[in-house]
Amino acid sequence: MDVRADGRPDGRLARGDHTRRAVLRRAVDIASIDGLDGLSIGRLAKELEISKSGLFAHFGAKEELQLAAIRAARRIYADAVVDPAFAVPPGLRRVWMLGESWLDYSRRRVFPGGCFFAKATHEFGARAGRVHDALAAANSEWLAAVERVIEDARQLGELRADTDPAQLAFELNAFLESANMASLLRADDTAYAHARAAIRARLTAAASPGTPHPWTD
Amino acid sequence: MDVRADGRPDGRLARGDHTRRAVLRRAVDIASIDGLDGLSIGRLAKELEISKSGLFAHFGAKEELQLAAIRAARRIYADAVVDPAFAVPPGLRRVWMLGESWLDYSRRRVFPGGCFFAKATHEFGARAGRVHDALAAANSEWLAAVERVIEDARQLGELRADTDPAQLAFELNAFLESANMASLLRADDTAYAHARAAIRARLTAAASPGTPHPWTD
DNA sequence: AAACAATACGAACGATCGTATTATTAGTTT
DNA sequence: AAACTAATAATACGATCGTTCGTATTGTTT
Repeated sequence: MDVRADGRPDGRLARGDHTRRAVLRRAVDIASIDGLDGLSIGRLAKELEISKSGLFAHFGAKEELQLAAIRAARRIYADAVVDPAFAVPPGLRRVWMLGESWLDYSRRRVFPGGCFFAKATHEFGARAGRVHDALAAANSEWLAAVERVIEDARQLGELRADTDPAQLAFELNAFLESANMASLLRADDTAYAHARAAIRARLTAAASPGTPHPWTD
Repeated sequence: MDVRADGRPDGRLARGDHTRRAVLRRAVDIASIDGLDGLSIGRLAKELEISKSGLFAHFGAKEELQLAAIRAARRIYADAVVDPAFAVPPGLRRVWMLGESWLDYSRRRVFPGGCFFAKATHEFGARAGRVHDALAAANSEWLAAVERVIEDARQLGELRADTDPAQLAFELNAFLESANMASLLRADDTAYAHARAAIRARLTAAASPGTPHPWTD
């Protein structure tokens, strides 16, 4: 964990934390476009107009910078995707909201290169090491959260009792990631429309009879 | 196109084509793990035990090597995924077979790093340039093929008349790619099982009443 | 004000990157 | 066998990579 991520007791940030934050905010943006490898220390320092060695000293190794960037991206992701869904009461509405906030997170380009994790996960998916493991853990954490939200809805009787949360989570996640990638390749919004339609149809099939639909269109 | 890809009139390969093929076969394997950028000319030459300059002369620029690798990967992909499906008569069976051969292509690790295109597409999705465009074209070509196979099945009456081929193609493709990525992150086969189940359920819903199911389990 | 730790910097390291130039080898054609 | 062409190699270039080191600057504490 980032020991000093919350600054000092008086609330202000130590000098080092300020730059560290600025570095990581820029780092995740760059990495979302050029990957965690394409993210070079020299380039990062030049864009931030600080010295390469000074920047490097904050992390001690490139791999540490990459791991810190993943943690920083996780926080941004939680804010943009998970929190809005948990602001809505549990049940089918929250399941639907999770998809909506995710699509919005991708479309709004919270990271300029689309979903940071879709990018980094593909980059390190076939490579062993700590970065791979951190990304695998983040992915498991995300999927578990989706499953949990689905299971809650099932317990509330809003999803059919025979719903398989892991199966449904896999499918919803597939629609989201696929829309993200398609939107990067082609400039139109049809992929987002496809994802929305797919989620709506799938949730309609999985919803218990009589459960009101959260979508308005 | 690769002008000399089929060798000379007598069928044998010219000397240069032989090495060019060996280079590209190795290049796509490396790129499927480390990406088209991680694919470096020096490393490639060392692994193949040829000179860096000799290898470089075949392509003239790294970007040309990357574009040639994409074309080479396209051929391998067509052989492994598309051809087996077209060996089966059109209709629902061919739609199903397309998914089966794709999952097999991913699971068999035709490329050691999983699907070459999933990897490369994420790598260049947010970058402009010829590599991005080539990958976008390959992706469009693939999705168009899937849509075509779906439309054929619809015309044959095996899929419901109100089936939207583009929508269904999006969903099936999402399941496939998502399974590929999940299998890279975690070592088990549950993602493939999820994808199969998702495809089966989706095709069951889309099939015209009375159409026999292609799957045997 | 003195002492101390945290932070940032400049310069340099060896390695590797993509690329260019020049030479040598091998294969084909005459 | 000689001449010619295509393919491969040898060498080197400037740029950039991640990293290390010594030093200066800054902020906090005494």
